[in-house]
Amino acid sequence: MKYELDQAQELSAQIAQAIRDGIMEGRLIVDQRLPSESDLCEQFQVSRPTVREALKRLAAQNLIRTQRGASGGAFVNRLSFEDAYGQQITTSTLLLSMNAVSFETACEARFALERACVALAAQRRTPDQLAAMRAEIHRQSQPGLSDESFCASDVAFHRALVDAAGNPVMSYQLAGAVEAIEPLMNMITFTARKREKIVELHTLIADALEARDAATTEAVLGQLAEHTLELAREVARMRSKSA
Amino acid sequence: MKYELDQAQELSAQIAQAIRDGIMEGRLIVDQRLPSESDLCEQFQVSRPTVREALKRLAAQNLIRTQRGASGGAFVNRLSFEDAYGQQITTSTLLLSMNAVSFETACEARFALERACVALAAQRRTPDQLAAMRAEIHRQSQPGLSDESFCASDVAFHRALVDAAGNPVMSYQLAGAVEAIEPLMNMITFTARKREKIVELHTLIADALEARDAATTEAVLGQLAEHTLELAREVARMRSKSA
DNA sequence: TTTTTACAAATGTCTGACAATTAATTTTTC
DNA sequence: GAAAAATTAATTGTCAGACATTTGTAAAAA
Repeated sequence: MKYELDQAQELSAQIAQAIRDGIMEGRLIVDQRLPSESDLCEQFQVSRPTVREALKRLAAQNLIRTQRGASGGAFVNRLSFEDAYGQQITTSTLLLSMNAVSFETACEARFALERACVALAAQRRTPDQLAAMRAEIHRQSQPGLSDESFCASDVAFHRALVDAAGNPVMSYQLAGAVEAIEPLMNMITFTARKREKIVELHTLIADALEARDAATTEAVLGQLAEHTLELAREVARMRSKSA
Repeated sequence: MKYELDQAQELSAQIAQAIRDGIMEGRLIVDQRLPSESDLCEQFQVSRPTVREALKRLAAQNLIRTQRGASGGAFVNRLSFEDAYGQQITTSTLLLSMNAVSFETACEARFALERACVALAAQRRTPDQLAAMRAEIHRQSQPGLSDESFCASDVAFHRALVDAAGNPVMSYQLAGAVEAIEPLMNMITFTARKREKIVELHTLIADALEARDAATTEAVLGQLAEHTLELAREVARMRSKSA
């Protein structure tokens, strides 16, 4: 392998990119061992700290893992769905908070995407997934629950709904949409009355899924979206009044 | 700020996590300057290379940017939609290729999510977006086009469809679903006849969107999904026969 | 044969230095 | 006095070399 490095970027970034390309193009395959750090130093004609900075960049993206010891080194990592979920959620959350994305926009995206799961979920939902949804519904109807816990349970309910579609790629794609909205939801205060309504709609969704009734599920989900937006508008009104 | 570091993980990973938490919890805000590397060395009681490895991890996630010079340093970066797209596509592509996700699963996810955009796209599509779609359709009907270019244009068409929903969060969430399937699509050979069919369906979609007809768009998208899956099945049959 | 020890290879970390870049400051020049 | 040029200081980027730590392997001892 021959490498040509440009002077424009930092060396560590270029080295990381060269290795990343190797992984994405399939020249480096899962569990393959990269050359040792000293070998990489020679190949790229740089010092060890520079090579290490490059490797740390890749480690941050879960593209490689390192092992110490005699037969250690850096290995191409199989990107697990679990790892990908985490990255997805981190990125989505920051994207929303740093770009001042409105609650309406985030909420619209979330419910639109969630609705895409409903048809599949109605076909494929397992008893376990239904049980998970009912468990969250039960939690949500506990009286002493804090707003934060209520939101967390809400997210868990919707995660279960998404998972019920039985398509891991969709679960991954939607992880961000569903989870990243939690910080925004946390700004809403849920009165007992509002919670009651949400729990009622959640119950209807679970019932419709149990009956494998996609149309009803979709309709109720639409109501839930409307209700959630209404809550947000109320908060906005309160804010503008007090200001 | 007081930091407690555990001995279990690498120091650079722990330091990166501590700073990442600060960003995600809002203690460090966009464009804020982090302490200089030497200051961080003192705060965390580690050497400069270790601090630098931590910073490179964060740079790999676009969470910080660094600037050399007198008033330089590391700054909290505003995660742009552009950056987030890139990360999303990288992660999705690797996730699919490394976990041997079947074409059926990826395709199902893609079309289901895309269908979620249709209602909004029918309302909001702009003339520019329609023009972009028609331009890709025109490219796809060129006779000399390679399979790779055809696939790339197909992806561009679907990106335009997603963008037509006018919701940047959805565009971001779907970037992975739409783009990551390209390597899988590249395994399919498109005969002239098959291309004709695809171009025909794309045209119907563009027409329906122009007419703001969500129902028709959705129906045609369903046909396109079915047609794409049929192509994949054909390839699978050929493979098993020749093997 | 089993256990222990020693060794070797690799990553993790540290120290100290120098290079390159950039903003601010000072000096020079007109 | 104002503008241009040179200097300085701060900061990141890179390098060299060393030692610590971990871990697999091989040799030695029981």
